[in-house]
Amino acid sequence: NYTLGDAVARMMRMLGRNVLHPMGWDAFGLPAENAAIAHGIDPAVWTAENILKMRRQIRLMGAGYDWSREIATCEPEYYRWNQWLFLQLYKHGLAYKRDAAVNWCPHDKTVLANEQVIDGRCWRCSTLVERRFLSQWFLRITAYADRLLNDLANLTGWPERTRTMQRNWIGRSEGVQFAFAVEGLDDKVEVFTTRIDTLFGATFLAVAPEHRVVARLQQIVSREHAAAIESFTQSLKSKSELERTSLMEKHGIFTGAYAINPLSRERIPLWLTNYVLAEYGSGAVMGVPAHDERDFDFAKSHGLPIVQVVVPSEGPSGEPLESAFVEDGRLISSEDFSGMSSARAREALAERLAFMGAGGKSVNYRLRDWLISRQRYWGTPIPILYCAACGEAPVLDDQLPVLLPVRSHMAEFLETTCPKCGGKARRESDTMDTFFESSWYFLRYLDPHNDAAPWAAEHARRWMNVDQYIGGAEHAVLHLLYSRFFYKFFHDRGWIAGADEPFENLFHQGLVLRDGEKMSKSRGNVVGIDQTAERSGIDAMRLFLLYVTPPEETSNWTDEGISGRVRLLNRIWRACEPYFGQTRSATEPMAAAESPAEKALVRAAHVAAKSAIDETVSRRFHYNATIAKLDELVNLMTAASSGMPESPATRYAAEALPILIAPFAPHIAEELWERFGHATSVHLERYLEPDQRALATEEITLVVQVNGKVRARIPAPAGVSESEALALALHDSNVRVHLGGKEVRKHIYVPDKLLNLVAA
RNA sequence: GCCCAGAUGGCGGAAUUGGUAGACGCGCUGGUUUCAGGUACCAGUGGUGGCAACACCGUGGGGGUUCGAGUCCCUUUCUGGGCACCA
Repeated sequence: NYTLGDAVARMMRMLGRNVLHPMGWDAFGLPAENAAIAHGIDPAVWTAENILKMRRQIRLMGAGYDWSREIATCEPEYYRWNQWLFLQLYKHGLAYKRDAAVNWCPHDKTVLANEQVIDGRCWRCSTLVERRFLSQWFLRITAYADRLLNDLANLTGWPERTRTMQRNWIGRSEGVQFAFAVEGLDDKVEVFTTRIDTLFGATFLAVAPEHRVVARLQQIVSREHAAAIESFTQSLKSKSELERTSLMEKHGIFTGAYAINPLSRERIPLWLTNYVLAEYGSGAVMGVPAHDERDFDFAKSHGLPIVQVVVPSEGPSGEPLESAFVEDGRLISSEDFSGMSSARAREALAERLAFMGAGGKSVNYRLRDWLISRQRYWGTPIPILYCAACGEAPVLDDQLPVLLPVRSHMAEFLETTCPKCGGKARRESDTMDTFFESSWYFLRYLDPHNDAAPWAAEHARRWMNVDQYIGGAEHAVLHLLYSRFFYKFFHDRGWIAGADEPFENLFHQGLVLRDGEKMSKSRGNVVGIDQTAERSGIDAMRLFLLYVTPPEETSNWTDEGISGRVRLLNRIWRACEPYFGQTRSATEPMAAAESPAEKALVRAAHVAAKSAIDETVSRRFHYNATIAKLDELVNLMTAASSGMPESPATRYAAEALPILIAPFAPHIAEELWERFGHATSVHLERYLEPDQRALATEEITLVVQVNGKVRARIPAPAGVSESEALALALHDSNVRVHLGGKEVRKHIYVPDKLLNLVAA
């Protein structure tokens, strides 16, 4: 995973840029905790051991990280600032605790993030997830919904699909919020709709079983209806949102109560259903079967009336609907709004409702506040305490960090005193979602040892934002959204200057598979770093990973593939060997080459250099193409060693090789460089600058087409004129055969490339 | 169902703005070196026909634009990824 990033960092540095390339450990979390439990070890010990192992292997891979900036999120030096940032969010009203319906795994006994629920089941133990009402900590990411959405337009360095995924995730929709009165109750039910133009087609009102009106209905309906409401609510109580919606048919019950349409004054039945989400909008919808597919399905299966109030602007109407007509059109049966277009009716109805004081325009998001508390041990303690007298209180800044206790001392940990009254208080026992730590770690790299602040503003001013971010696409709406939220908050505090987006350019890497499957211990198809280092060498591995596939594609590890790169490295070594110990000052490329073969050799070196640079500055990173150019160069050098005597050209090409390969195969590059007799590191050199004269060719192949088909390839001097090219073509025997004596009506000439003769 | 990305030899993949399709590598075939194997090196390797020169076909299928299409347009099939009752 880190090979591409390292190649990019090394290329950038050899192009003269000042590169900060750090590494750290996102070390808290459920998987580490469970693995530690399974091994009967303290998670802190388990994690420390694994960091040691992984650090050794990553160093073995030759990644050029600045290890002086290494961080681990499970260390107090880091999570202290995690707690401090939580308190900053708390003080600005962006962290709050509330009762909410959450995903609960009854087996693991913790809440789960939405992303940890797969098809309604716990991602680890496959237990069916339940819905529970618990008091949990949330971050108010929805306060930034509009900015998170609008600023996506400026993220031109991000893949379009990632921006689209974030747009869909945030899911802004504009509509109207208004209320239905409930007959016999001094209470109203608010609904949100994007299709207020269909208001007169509402034939029922549907609410989620959790809606607060449900309890009050029990007082006004018959005993039978009250019992039905109770049993329906009970049957759905523990069912997760996903279970209710995706895994169940639409169903519902009539409550026995009626709601009043605020405009038509029509009386419509109030239903409880499983398909209305408690957590979106107001937890209630107006049911318009004629113009909404879901309402149509529900009305059909429950015998509710279907009233069409929008008809296509042109074409026939009046036919009974076979499915919901969801497009815009022209209103009918809608009192004085009849005849209006949907668009105009939406404006007019919003105004009318606002005038009546019954509602108005509103915006809703599918984005929900981020649930960050976890009933888990291995995480950052949430720095809050609860006093019987004073209530909820933040831990004072000078009391940070709240250290994670060893597990046997949990009881002592929880007991504390209130900072206000000095009385007994209890600590919050939940820890934070690990996505909290990972939402700002890139800033800590700038100033990893600062014990007065998470980072000093001057460092952020100097380095931010992240110029190139490389990671998997699986974080499109998680880490990459959370980080944007945090960064905007920091920016608003004045802790960061410049852009309020953390990642300027984003690149998603493809997976590396083996035998068509993801490498994993359980599948037993993992390729060991140590074993690979031993057998093939790290440089061959790095070259292979960059070479198999363009970096954004899924690639397949093969043992044959890596041996091809071992062969390349051996050939590079042999091509350089004759010149060991003969350092000279840099040679001017054109002076080195005389014969066409020598010029081709020098040219190949510059073609490779141009490819490496182009792939880097364009941020396409298709180094597979660059390495193919290196193959071509080495092929020429191998041919030269048998046919061409040692010459300034072969020497020039050999001496260019360590620099050309340095970002991709750093170890052998350094070794060759030293053997040439250099006293300093090749990694401190500038990359080979492509020379226009070295790239130019003196002879070209003129492709001659007759009526668009290639009929001859004629060698010609570069810059051959159109008339000369025409003369050459007309002298070619195969061209004459295909012209068959016919007149050349016209011709198309592409200089130094192609001549197409069009014959009658 | 909706949205996005893709489809090129036996395999992974190349191919500025439409201008030599298959670079480079893997694999395979033959050869040189070797007692032998391996390594290394040389030659060949999209299909069909031909001794060859060369011809025809060929970038998932069908249609179109163009002197010329892997590349642009329409349509269709398949594959991968994402979202799936958000009112």
